[in-house]
Amino acid sequence: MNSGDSADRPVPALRLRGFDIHPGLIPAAGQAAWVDDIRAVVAAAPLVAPVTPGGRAMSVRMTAAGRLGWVADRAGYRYAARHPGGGDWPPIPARVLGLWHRVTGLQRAPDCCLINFYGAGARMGMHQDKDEGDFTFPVLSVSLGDDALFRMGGVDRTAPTQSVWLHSGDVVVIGGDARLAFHGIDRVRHGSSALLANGGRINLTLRVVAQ
DNA sequence: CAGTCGCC
DNA sequence: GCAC
Repeated sequence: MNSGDSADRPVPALRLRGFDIHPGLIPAAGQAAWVDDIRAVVAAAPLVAPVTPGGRAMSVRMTAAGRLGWVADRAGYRYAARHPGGGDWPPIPARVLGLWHRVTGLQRAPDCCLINFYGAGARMGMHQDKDEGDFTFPVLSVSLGDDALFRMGGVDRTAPTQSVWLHSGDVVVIGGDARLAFHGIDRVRHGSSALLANGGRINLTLRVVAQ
């Protein structure tokens, strides 16, 4: 794991290999604008608690922006061109796309900006991101709001894991050998950040789906 | 009924 | 590890 570049200077050409954390890449003073962007997306495409094929509702609530959104229901996990309630996903906000291009150095735009909202008690079990059609592109993750305990493992479910607290403004790149590694969120310190009036954590994940 | 973005 |  590489420690991040300073928030004050632009990220140099990213080595698209492995797992990189960029602590505080989004300055605190700029985070409210990100929240405004996300609120606009959520107004058009409401958060939903997806139901897994096993029939249980996930504790995280989700929506998406972009050409495709990730959805789950009794039928399975997949990318879909429409919100479960109907209608296209809103476009990915320009400032989000800007971060993607700056951090990844890629020309290719992401197909999906998944928006995960962690309210009190929400968690995300260990899983792999493997519904995309091309694993050569990295996944970019942006944390906003409450602190979260992120756990990263290996490509095998039984591989050893390491945990790290993510804070508002942190950006994580999961690419290369880490692209198919198991990862999850063990817990969130509800109310640890003042960014959202009622607490909670927003996680954006940007992906090329190539589907 | 195997595999799991679930839970205990 | 289980149970959906």
